[in-house]
Amino acid sequence: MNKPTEIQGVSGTQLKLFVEKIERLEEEKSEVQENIKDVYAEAKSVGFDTKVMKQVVRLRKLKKEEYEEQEELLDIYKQALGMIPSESN
Amino acid sequence: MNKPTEIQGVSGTQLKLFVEKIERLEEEKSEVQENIKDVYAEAKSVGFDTKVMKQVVRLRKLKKEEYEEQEELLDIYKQALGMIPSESN
Amino acid sequence: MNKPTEIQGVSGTQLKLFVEKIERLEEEKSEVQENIKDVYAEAKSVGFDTKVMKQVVRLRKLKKEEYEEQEELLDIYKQALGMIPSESN
Amino acid sequence: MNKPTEIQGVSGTQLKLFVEKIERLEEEKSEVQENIKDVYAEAKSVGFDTKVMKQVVRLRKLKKEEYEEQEELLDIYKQALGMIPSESN
DNA sequence: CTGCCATTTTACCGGC
DNA sequence: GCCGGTAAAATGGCAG
Repeated sequence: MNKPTEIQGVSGTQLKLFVEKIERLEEEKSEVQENIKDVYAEAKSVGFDTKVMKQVVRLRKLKKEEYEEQEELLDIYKQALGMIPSESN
Repeated sequence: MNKPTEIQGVSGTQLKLFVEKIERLEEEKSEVQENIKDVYAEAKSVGFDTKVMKQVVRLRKLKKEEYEEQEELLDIYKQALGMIPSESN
Repeated sequence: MNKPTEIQGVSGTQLKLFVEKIERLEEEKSEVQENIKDVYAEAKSVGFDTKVMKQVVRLRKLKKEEYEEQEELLDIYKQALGMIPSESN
Repeated sequence: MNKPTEIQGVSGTQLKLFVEKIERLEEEKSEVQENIKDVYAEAKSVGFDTKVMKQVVRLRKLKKEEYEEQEELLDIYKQALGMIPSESN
């Protein structure tokens, strides 16, 4: 048999499933990335400066993260104060 | 009015739409990325070596790309030799 | 003294040596890059299509890389299967 | 003969020579690049911050270019004033 | 926490 | 001279 599905305790079949699933997900990711590119292209075509836009997006992301950190901290405080149940419950 | 929609010929409204669309797409992308991570984690949990898996995925991608480039190159050759019409025709 | 050689525990002299060495290497690199450009220019002058040539070069590189990755992957498999000692031994 | 050296007026032999020369040059370039990497690595190993170093290198390059532009301009003025002969002579 | 790898950004080069 | 695409550099994220 030249298509062994198990060698040294490694299931080729199972490995194949994992790899193919990953590849499908990476395909999806590429498509989304393409979409992002398209949006920038469209914005550019109506006169926006994509470089600046990218900076804007980055800044907003940073701010959002900051905000979320604060929210998270707030949750921790609330939990510590018994105002809300802890996640593990 | 503190929400001008046009400054220096730049439409804030339009820009906002673009930026928000990009942000939604990047959100999607992050989710897909998370899914990929999860698959690797699951594979690892049943005994696969993540490093090897990543290399397998990379290699397969490389092969696919090479194949596609071959095709592309072939087209260029054909065009160069006048065997097929160029794209602009 | 206006040429301190150590500030905040950082040796200016040593840093200078590193930076200058890097600059010399980057100079070399630029020269090689120039040479590459010249070869393309010469090829073009005798009728070759630069774009096609670049794709040929890229494809050949891709193949070489793929081959090398294959080898590398094979080693990893061998190691995983205990057929050869790991690098750290 | 399955190794034609000329198709549609394209000399395969000549093309091969060009491509191989380019590949040799790119090989050289890679080696130089490796050397640069090594220098950064060494600098890092003795405590320098490579990120900052890269910025330093970039700045110095900019300054050098600025300087050369000025020199060039100076030459143009000199030529205009008949102080030195023009390049085309 | 460090090194490695992928992604992203920047710079370059050729074509129009 | 500008724009598009391609290659290099820099940054950021992930695993170990």
